[in-house]
Amino acid sequence: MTEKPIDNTTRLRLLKKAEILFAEKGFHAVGVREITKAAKCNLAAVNYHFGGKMNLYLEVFRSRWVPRARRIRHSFEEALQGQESPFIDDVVGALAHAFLEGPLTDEERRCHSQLMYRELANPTGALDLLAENVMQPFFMKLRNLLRPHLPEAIGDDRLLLGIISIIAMVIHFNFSREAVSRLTGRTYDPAFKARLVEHITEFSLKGLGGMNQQEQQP
Amino acid sequence: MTEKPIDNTTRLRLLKKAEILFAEKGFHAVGVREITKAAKCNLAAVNYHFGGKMNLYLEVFRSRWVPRARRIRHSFEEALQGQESPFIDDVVGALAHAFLEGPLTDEERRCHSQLMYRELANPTGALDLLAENVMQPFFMKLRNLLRPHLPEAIGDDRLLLGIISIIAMVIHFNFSREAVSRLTGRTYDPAFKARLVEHITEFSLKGLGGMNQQEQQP
DNA sequence: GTCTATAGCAGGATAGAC
DNA sequence: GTCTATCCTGCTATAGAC
Repeated sequence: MTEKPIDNTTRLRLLKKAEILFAEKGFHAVGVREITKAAKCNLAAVNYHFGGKMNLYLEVFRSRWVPRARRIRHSFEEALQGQESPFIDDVVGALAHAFLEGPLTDEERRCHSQLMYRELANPTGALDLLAENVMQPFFMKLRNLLRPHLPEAIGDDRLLLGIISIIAMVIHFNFSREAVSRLTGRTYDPAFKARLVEHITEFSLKGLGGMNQQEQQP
Repeated sequence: MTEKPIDNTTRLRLLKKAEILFAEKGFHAVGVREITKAAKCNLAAVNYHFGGKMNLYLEVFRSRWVPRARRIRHSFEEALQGQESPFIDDVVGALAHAFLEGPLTDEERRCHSQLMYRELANPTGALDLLAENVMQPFFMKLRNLLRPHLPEAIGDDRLLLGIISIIAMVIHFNFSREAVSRLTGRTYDPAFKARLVEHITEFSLKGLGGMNQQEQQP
């Protein structure tokens, strides 16, 4: 599966270019010829290094997507560092920031959410990997962070729907950039992204509980 | 473009089956052979009736997707019938209902949102059609309905982001059913869909303004 | 490890009989 | 309008030289 960590060689170039192309066009719309040409290597390299196009695709998720998801999660957790039981708005703000501004370059971010959404749309086996190792734990983490600050009247199921809704917004604003730009007339420059983070934070905060966080401290 | 309205023939069968397959697998992942086989007609029929696979795809949007979008919109507007200036919660409730329960069968609904989201992800030319003729007008309609009930402090841009967020939720809960089921442990039965409508309505209502609509009537 | 060359097959499109 | 047969181009995968 994973070879030596130090190789800036064909294998790595292939993974890099393949990821971009898969994200842009989807698995079926990209050909091996296209990938190898972009990676400036030979057609046969995909089969030599990965044993086929599908395995290359899966390896993109394993060796590039998952680590990037970890970086996002770390960014999220660092923003809350030191606070054992952060306020709701801190949690939601950190979440929106991590996904929309966060540690990734804009290109990486786009790539990341496109790949994920394509996989959600068209599960090919990589979804199991993502759901179990990345999404599920993250959702549980969020639930545990938010739970103590919400009224008990809000059941766990309701909270979970709230969290899914927040993620839905984050994904949508990242993924459907073209449509969002078309509707708002704005491009994804830093100012607009900051605006989006602000919006998502505010909207979700109100949506979740509708009350000010300070009022609920015991 | 559009032929006689009465033909339950090859042409119509092709459109029906093609839509389902395109929705399930995406444009590139479906072959013409697969479509014609499903429609129980000959391979050459696609080229004869539509002049190619891509034109068939576009015609699916023109003759099936757009009319269905109209039905959703009518369902939304009927739910508000008679009220010249409905309350926010009525608007949001009608919206969530129209998309998640609404006039479509569950199969149609799935098909509909899958097609849309695939097109958002991978614009092929059909997006222009959708954005200009369906989405843009609908968003404007929503904005006009919601505006009079919100404080003036909420600018048009903020309102627009709110509307996009609501749509994002609706789409997500329709589109990523597999992931949602996995996380919540629930299937999309009528009870769960009703629960989702309730959730989206509540979450959006709070998210939009955070205040009870009755308080803002002049 | 990387290349060239090619096998083997599936894709969309088309010509022409009926 | 619908069929069969076929073209041609694209694909993935592999064999074997270097």
